[in-house]
Amino acid sequence: MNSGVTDSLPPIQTTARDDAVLKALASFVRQEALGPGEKLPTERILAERLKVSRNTVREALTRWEGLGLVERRQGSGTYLKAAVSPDMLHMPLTLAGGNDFAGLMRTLEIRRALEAEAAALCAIRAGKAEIAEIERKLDIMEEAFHTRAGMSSEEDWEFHQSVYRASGNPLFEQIISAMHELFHRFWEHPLGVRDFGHASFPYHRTIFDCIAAHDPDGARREALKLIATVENDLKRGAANLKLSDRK
Amino acid sequence: MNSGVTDSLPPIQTTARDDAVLKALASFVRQEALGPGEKLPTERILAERLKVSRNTVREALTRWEGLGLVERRQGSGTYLKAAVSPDMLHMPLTLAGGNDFAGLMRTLEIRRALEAEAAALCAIRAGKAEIAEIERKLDIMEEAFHTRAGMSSEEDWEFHQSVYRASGNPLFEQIISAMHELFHRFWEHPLGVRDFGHASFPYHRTIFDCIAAHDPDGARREALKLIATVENDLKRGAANLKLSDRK
DNA sequence: ATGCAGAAATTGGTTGGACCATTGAACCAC
DNA sequence: GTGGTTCAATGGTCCAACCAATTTCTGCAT
Repeated sequence: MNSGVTDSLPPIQTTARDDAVLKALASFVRQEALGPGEKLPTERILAERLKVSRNTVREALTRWEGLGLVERRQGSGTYLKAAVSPDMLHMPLTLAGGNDFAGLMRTLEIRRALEAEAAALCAIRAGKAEIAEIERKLDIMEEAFHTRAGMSSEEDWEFHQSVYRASGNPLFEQIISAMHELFHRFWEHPLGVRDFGHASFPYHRTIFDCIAAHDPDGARREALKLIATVENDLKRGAANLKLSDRK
Repeated sequence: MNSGVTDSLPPIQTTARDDAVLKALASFVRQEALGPGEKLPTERILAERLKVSRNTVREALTRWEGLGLVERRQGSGTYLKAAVSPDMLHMPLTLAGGNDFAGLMRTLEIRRALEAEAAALCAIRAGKAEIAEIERKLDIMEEAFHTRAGMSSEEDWEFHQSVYRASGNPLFEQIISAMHELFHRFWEHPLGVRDFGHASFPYHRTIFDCIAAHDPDGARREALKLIATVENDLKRGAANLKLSDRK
C-alpha cells in the first residue's frame, strides 16, 4: 500500500511549510486520482514522506478540514470530502450574527439574487436534456404537493437544484447549497408557519415555462416573485412568533 | 497587561478541545470588545489560561486563520482581521479550477446577480445620507475618468462598494469583496485590453439616477447592463489573447 | 467452518518541552 | 539625534511520547 505513496510524495523544500504541504498533497491527490470519500495517507506517512513534522502536517490538514475539504475520523483516517485540485481558490465567508431572523432574511436576499440569475442563465443555456430533467423534478414536486396537500421541502429543493445545475455555472449550486445547509433547520420548519411556502407553489411551473421557452427575463421575473412569497411567509412567521412570545 | 486576560479566560472542560478553544476565544473577544486590528493573547498565554497544550491552541488559531478571521505575524503576535462573535456561521467556498478565464467568467456571473440585487435593494432602502455618499463617490470616479482619460479601477471599486453598503445587507459587500480580492489581478489589468471597462462608464450614473429616484427595477436593469459591458470587454480580451498566442 | 469476544495494531487527538526565525523595543556607541 | 546591536517576546517547527477511538486480527467456543 505504501508503494503507491512513495513515488508521488517527494520531500518539500522551503519555508511556508504547511502551505507547501497542502500543495504537495493537492498534487498527490491529483496524481492518484482520488475522489470524495477516498482515504488519503495517514499523518505519520505524510510527515515521513514530506520530511516535515507531524505537527506541520496536522496544521495543514486542519486548514483543509476548516475549509470542508477533508474529514478526519479518529482511529480511522482522513478522508476527502470534496474534489481538491492544485489550482483551487478559497473564499471563506463568515456570517456574523447569522443565527437570528435578520440573518436569515439577509441570506434570503442573497438567494433571491442568485436564484433569479440562475433561472435567467438556465433559460439561455439549458438544452433539451436539462429541461426534461427540470420538468421531471417539477412533476415529482407537484405530485407530492397534491398528494400530501402541501409543500414538500425535499422535492422543492431538488427542483431548484436542477435549475442551478442547468445554469452552467456550478457556483450557483455551491453557494446556495452552503446557505441551505446552514439554515436547513429554518428551511424545514420555519418559525412554525403552517403550510410554509404554499404561496410559492405556482411559481415553480411559471419559472419552468419561461426556461422551456428560453425566456431569460421572464424566468428572472418569476424567480423574483417566488422568493418574494417566501419572504412574505417568513415575515408572517416572525410576526406570529412575536405574538406568541407575548402570551 | 495580563491582569485583563485573567478574568475572562476560564479553563475549558471536555473533548473537542480546539472547538472549545475557539468558543472560549470568541467569548473572550466579545467580553474584551476587541475589534479588527487588535492583538489577542499570545499562544502561550492562551494555552496556560485554557489549560490546554499550545499545539491545541495553534490548531484552533490555524482554523481561524484559514477562515480569514485572524492574521499571525511571527515575532509579533496574532491579530484580529475581522469581527468575530460567538454565534457566527462559516460558509467556506472553494472554486475548483477558478484560475482560468472560464473561472473568471463564472465569478462574474455571480457578481452580476449580486450587483443587480444590491442596486435594487439600494434603490429601496438608501436614505439621503447614503445617496449623497454614493454620489460623492460617483463624482470622484467621473472626475478621475475625465482627467486620466480612462476608467480608474480604484475609484470605480469605491463607487460599487458604497452601493453595496447602502443595500443594508453586509453580505453583498462581503461576497463580492472576496471575489474581488481573489481576482484583483484580473480586475486591475485584465487580459491586456486597453481602456478596459470604458464602455461601462455611463451606466454608473444611470444606476445612481435610479437609486436616487428609488426605482429598484431600473437600478437592477442598469446594473445588468453594466456587468454585460464588462463581460463583453472580457470576451474581447480573451479573443485578443488567443490571437496573440497564434503569432 | 462459524461466530463472536477480546487482544493488538492503526490512526487521529493531545501533551510537554525544546529549539529556530522573525519582530520590535531597549540600549549603546558615535 | 542617528544608526547599529542586543535581547526578550512571539509565532513556526520539531520531537517523542501517550491518549482515545476505530479497525483488524486472533483464538476460543460452538
